[in-house]
Amino acid sequence: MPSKLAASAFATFARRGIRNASLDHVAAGAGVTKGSVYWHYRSKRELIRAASEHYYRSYHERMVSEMAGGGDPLAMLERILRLNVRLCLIDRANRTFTLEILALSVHDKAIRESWRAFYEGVRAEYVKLLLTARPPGVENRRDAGHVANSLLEAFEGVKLRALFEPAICSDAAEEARIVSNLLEIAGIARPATAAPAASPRRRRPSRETSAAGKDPALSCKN
Amino acid sequence: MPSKLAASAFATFARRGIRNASLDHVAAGAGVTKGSVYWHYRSKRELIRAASEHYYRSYHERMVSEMAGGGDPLAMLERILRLNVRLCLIDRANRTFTLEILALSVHDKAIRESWRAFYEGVRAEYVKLLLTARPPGVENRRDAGHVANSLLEAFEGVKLRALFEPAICSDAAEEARIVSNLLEIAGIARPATAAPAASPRRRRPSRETSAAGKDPALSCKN
Amino acid sequence: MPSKLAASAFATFARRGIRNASLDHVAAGAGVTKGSVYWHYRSKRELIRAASEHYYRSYHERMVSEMAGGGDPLAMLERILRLNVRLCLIDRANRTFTLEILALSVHDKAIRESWRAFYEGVRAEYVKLLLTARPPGVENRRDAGHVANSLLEAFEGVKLRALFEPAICSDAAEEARIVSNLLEIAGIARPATAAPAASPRRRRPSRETSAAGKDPALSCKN
Amino acid sequence: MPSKLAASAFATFARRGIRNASLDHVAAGAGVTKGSVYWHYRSKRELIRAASEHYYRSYHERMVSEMAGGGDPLAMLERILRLNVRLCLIDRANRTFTLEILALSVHDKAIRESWRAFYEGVRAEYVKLLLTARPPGVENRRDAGHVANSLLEAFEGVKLRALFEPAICSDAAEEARIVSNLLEIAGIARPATAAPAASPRRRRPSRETSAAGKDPALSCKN
DNA sequence: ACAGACGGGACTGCCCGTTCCT
DNA sequence: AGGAACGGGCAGTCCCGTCTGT
Repeated sequence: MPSKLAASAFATFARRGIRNASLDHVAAGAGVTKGSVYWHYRSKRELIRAASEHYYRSYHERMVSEMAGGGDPLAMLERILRLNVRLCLIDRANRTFTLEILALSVHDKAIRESWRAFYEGVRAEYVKLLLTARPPGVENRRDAGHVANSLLEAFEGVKLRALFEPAICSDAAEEARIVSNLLEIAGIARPATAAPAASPRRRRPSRETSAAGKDPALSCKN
Repeated sequence: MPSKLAASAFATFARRGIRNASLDHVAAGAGVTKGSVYWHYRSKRELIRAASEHYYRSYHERMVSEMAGGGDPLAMLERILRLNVRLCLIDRANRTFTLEILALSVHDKAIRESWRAFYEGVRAEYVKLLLTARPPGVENRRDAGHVANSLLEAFEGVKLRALFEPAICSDAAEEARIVSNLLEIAGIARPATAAPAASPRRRRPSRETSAAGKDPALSCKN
Repeated sequence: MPSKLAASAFATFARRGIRNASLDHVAAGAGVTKGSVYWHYRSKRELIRAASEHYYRSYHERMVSEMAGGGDPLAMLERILRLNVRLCLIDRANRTFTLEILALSVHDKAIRESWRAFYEGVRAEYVKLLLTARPPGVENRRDAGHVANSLLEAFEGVKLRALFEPAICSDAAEEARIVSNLLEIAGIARPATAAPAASPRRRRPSRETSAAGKDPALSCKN
Repeated sequence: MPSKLAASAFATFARRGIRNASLDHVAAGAGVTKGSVYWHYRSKRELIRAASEHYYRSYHERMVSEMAGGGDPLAMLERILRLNVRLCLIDRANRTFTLEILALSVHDKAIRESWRAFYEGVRAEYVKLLLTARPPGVENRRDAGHVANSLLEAFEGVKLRALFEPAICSDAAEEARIVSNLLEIAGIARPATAAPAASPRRRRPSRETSAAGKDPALSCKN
């Protein structure tokens, strides 16, 4: 039942906003009443923690199962990035929940620390993947660290824009563009599927790119 | 007096968090009482709008005065970026206020629309500057739009990391690194002081990049 | 409005019982909501105090107006006793409220002290009246004190029996009997109206009394 | 074990107050947990009944053993009154428990009926004793009924004053005074130890009374 | 016969936005 | 403009009663 409550807490917080969601809402979502919530959790803060851990858990489960797929390290890196885009950006519940959590973190040390640890873990995972895949430009742990940071930051940037341009995170085409952009950040050029132009993260709009459309893969992956 | 209230609202919201700050706090900050607040504003929502506009206003004032400085377009672009880093990232009040506003935007259409317009304005400004400066890689309005997007997103990425690593936004050295990173994104290579690798947004340290140092504009695009 | 709340508190506590009455009930009784209650009173405890003071106040008002009637001291003493019977015993709300308050007093020092002071005041009033009226047997302040104690105690005794035999406190005939009994305690023989026998406080059913009905004032004073 | 629970219920209710005492407290007092309580009793109400019956039982046991003492009917009456003073007034647990029960009775019919029956039984006992002892003034069942009522009421009066003047019920001297007072009510003059004036229940210190010292039964009523 | 986790309901205390009166 | 008052809503708490397991 605690897990059911955590799930309800996450869903309710994501749908209504953490501050707008009362414990009665959360309890109702789990089919119980507030009295029961307080048997399992001491305060709303603990419920937020539980919702966060629910998020961590579901995130890691998906990650683990995705990594179990095996295959070429570069391909796996791509798959992982795609999965992250789906989980953290396309999935509206996750996207809004994490954004709200970040705002709460500003004034709440415990939440901040918890999420810092989570992000640290994700970053470590990225570093490991990068060191295995060794895309061009990642030659040592340090390079990998920088790239991982860049990837994490890129996700936040998309979150911002998704706020104001919901279309960005709403369909498969957009998903492809975002992934493609991240791949570029990771230093992986995707051979053929290059998205034509609309990239919101168009890095290196270099001369070659514009000058010669010959290599579409380079021309603009976003 | 309304302006004093708006200033107090901004400061109070930034310090205590918007939801934690009561109208009594805001009123006290302006040296008046809550009754007066309601003489000027109809609701807390309007006060949040006023605080936002206070932020917009102070932002634009600084921008205008910076741009009055004149000089080489590229230099001005750099100065503007540096100013933005100071205003939006180094300044803790601004940083936390905007982060909280973004979280509020998720569930509040009016706030969202207001800030969307603000960001749109900032983006337009960047586009104009980029079209004037014409750094390598920015050849038309479309390129400029992409780069402007990238710049805006980069700011949000730093906000995230600043939450967990406050050091990032706290001293001059860090400021320099962030600016340097943004310059790279904008396609402007800074001649000498460029930090070789420490960039948190170092994208694609690719072979070509390092191989052909000839075109500094290409060598590091971010 | 505070006075309206105090009145509602008293009425609600009397009707539903102090512990069964929620602040919502009290607030509704005054036509406001709980939030307003807490503007005027800090806690339920304070509301209980306010209800008590409402009781004190209404009691004293009635007493003062009764004493303004003037007249023969003995007659006034009788009138006062009759009034007290009406207020404290016949009036069901007052009777149940005070009984519940006494029970609360056991575990709540503040309430106990407040009511102790009230009873002390009432007792002082009785002493004064007795010293003025000087019924037979009250020759000094000390006598008066004892009689006053006896009167106060007699009231409580009736409260007990009223619990189990509501009829005792429900009609005029009973009122007469109770008053008559109190008068006897006070040492005042009522000349003619003597109720035949049914006195619940029949004290000293002495030989003379029963043997010789000659002095009806003594034989049964209530 | 039920009896242990009833004893714990009584003790806990007396110490903490019935409403403040939770079933967990009662259970802990009996060295068990709430689960056990509910195996023996269906509700808190039943537990209150059980505590009441515990009180009735212990009361009757003491009464029976006291009456087994035999002796002069008048002496026995005096012993019984003294015992009642000890049990119902001097014993703080009993005093507070009964007072609280009376308050509960106001709004709870079942409890009220149960205690009414108890008081009825006690009253019947008094009547029987009075008819056997035949103190002056008690010549028939009706006289005895009145005196019994007076005695019961007198106990409640002392309970009130004990609330505010705990000393009244705390030492042997006070006990003697209360008993002496009750004896007077019962029409029994105590030969020598009579306290001259300090009686808190000095009834009818009337002229006749003092004038005719001939009947010592009248001379000192406490 | 007992232990204790659990569920459910109700209520206090509080906070804050809002309104009204001055 | 100011400040008293109001109204709603919610967190946290408490405690009764049940249910499962032993």
